[in-house]
Amino acid sequence: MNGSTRNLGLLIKRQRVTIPLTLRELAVTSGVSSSHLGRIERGERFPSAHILRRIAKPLGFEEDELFTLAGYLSPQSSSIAESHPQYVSNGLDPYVARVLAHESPETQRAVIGILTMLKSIARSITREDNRPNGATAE
Amino acid sequence: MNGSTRNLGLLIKRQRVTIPLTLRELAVTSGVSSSHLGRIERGERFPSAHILRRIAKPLGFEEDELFTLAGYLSPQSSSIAESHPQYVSNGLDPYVARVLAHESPETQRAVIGILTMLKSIARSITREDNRPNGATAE
DNA sequence: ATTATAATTTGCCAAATGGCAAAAGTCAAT
DNA sequence: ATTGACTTTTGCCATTTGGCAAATTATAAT
Repeated sequence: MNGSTRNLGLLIKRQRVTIPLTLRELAVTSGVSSSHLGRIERGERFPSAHILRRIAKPLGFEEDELFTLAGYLSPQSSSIAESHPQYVSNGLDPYVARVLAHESPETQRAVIGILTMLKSIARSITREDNRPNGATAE
Repeated sequence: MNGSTRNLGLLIKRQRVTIPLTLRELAVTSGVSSSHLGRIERGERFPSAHILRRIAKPLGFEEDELFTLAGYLSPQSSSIAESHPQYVSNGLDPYVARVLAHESPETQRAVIGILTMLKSIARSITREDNRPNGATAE
């Protein structure tokens, strides 16, 4: 056969991260359209709670972890708050440590890639949340 | 002064629940417009994650509890999963028990009211989530 | 270099969210 | 009954989300 065989370390340019999952594959396992995933990836769209929930497991995250990373939950609300302390000592991020600890090597790399992506999304969302106050409250 | 004095047990008709908070008051403390809160209340709108986060504290909920009640997180993901067992024995809902235990009487009544409301919202959301599959996945 | 196949991006659009302002109830005092 | 101060509802609309289908771009085998 010709054509690209499969799964050769996809490069998500905007995030400068190499991950072993294609958008299509994530689309299939999560049920979210690949086009939308692509736009989320490069910050053109912000995933709603429903979408976030769909992609959590396929990405190797606990739901609340992903919600926290995306800025929808504050850290002390999620299981991230009480992550294993033995990993913290060597400067490794607790989120990453916890997730990596019980995931396959491929998933581990995928997680790191997506992690970077989500943090940038989280920043925009949080920024947006802490605006002076665009709210009504009359 | 004349006019309605204030806060006399507002009745949220569609949910058949009496609560001591007006939409306006919740609007002020949460920063969400009262019109939108009203529509959420009677199921015409579904609160996004941002909105849910804003109203959690004013309602006496932990963020992840409210997310779970709204169907955005599955139960085992949130702190609801490990709620105090001593309250469970007498048939009292653990969610309610946990929240009521450390809130003022007024808030306690408010919480019960909103709890009912959110459960119905949660049902619609979950139903929508478990559809055969409206997803892409090509 | 060409080509076949798989991956991402873009254009377009339907549906939903959420705010503001005006309208429509409520209730208590006159 | 009318007024006055409140609360909720409605109409309208700007913005966002997210899917589909058609480009476009990348990769690997020829």
